Amino acid sequence: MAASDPPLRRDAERNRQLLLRTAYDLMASAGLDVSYEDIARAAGTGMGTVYRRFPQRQDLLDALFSEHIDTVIELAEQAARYDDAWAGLTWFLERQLEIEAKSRGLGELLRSRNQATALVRRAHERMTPLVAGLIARAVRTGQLPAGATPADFAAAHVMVGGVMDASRTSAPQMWRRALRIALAGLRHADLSGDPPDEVIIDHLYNDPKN
Amino acid sequence: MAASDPPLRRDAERNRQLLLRTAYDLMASAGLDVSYEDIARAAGTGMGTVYRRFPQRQDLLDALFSEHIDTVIELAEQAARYDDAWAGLTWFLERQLEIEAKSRGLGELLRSRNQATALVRRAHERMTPLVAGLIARAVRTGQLPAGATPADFAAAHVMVGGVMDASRTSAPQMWRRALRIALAGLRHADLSGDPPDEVIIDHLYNDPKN
DNA sequence: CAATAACTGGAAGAAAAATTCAACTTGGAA
DNA sequence: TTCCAAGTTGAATTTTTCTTCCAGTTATTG
Repeated sequence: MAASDPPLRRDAERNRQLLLRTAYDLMASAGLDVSYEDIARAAGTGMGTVYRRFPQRQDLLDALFSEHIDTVIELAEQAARYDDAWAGLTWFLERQLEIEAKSRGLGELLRSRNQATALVRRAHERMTPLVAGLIARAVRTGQLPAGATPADFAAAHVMVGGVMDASRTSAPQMWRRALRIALAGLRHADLSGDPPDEVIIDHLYNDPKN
Repeated sequence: MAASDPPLRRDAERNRQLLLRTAYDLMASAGLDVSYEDIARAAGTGMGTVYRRFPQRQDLLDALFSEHIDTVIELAEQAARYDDAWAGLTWFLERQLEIEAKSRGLGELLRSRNQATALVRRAHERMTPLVAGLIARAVRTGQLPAGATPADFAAAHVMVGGVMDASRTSAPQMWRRALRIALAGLRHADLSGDPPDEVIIDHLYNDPKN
């Protein structure tokens, strides 16, 4: 981010990488709410080291997930170039969910209510217009029913993600079934009434919790 | 539950009712994780009173929600008597979600991963065969695709509930749209492959979290 | 091989929630 | 009316998690 900072001492940089790898692995299986103490213990360092390098949890999350989030943005851009709009939408949602399946932490970040990061918000700003374009095209070609909105697509994402979180350990493939249900639902539901506000997408991904 | 216990003193019974009402209201808007201190403060009692009456949080949850859960079981029984199996299923799911919409706490209890209570487990045991019967009938009449299982219905419940939790404050009607998507999805998705295990229903509702 | 600035570990402090308890109050039986 | 078992209170204690801090270590520079 800030190329201006002086480079880290070699041992410090080594520790930083070690901490990032350790934290990523822990969060991949246990979610974002891993304590700094757990990270330090798993990496074999002191807690002070974690705090020195990542004073705010946000700093850690940014360092951990920014490249993964860029990957998802690229997926959206790639999807937007599909000739077949519906194929682009399904491809994008499935790819994104596959990534989330590999890392519970990333899934929580991309979907879950509490951890509103600038990172994720920016990603949504980038992706929403692309998705909106695909949806508009799909509606025009009759692949999606009239009235379908980006919020419905976001809802589908949240829906499948919820099943994924709930069945991660016991039925790690169940989310694919839920995805089939959600996609078929988007195509066949009556979505003509009371279109949800654009703003709702942000809220779906990031309800202020209470 | 235990009719053997001596009845409470009048003032104690009054406090008990007050605490239950207060706790229910707090949990309806803030979810199950309300602290005993908050409950005591809102009810105007000391914390000790809450602990004396409900030594385990489970005791409180049982007292608060058992009748509501019985209501949901009755819904399932009523749905099972529908001639039109699909109509029964949609009616049941919508009623259940409407109840959850009124109380975030009850929704978390009926769906969420952590609070596995005997209460809820028993309810699922009662309801699953009824839902299974409806689904089998609906498949027979072609209202649902071959391969549809109770786990798919449970997944639909979890999916819509997830949207409800995420949009409760910002878009309190969004879950109805998600419900339309989920229901249309159940009817139109290809559910023929890899049928999920029966057991998965329990896990969907109650993943051991990690 | 100093000198020193950066780095490290983990104990100590702070904050928030859960739980206990001893002194005090009160309903209701006798 | 008296008495005491039941009930109440809220401060104190325990538990858990987060955060700070400093005495001691190590890489790097001249």
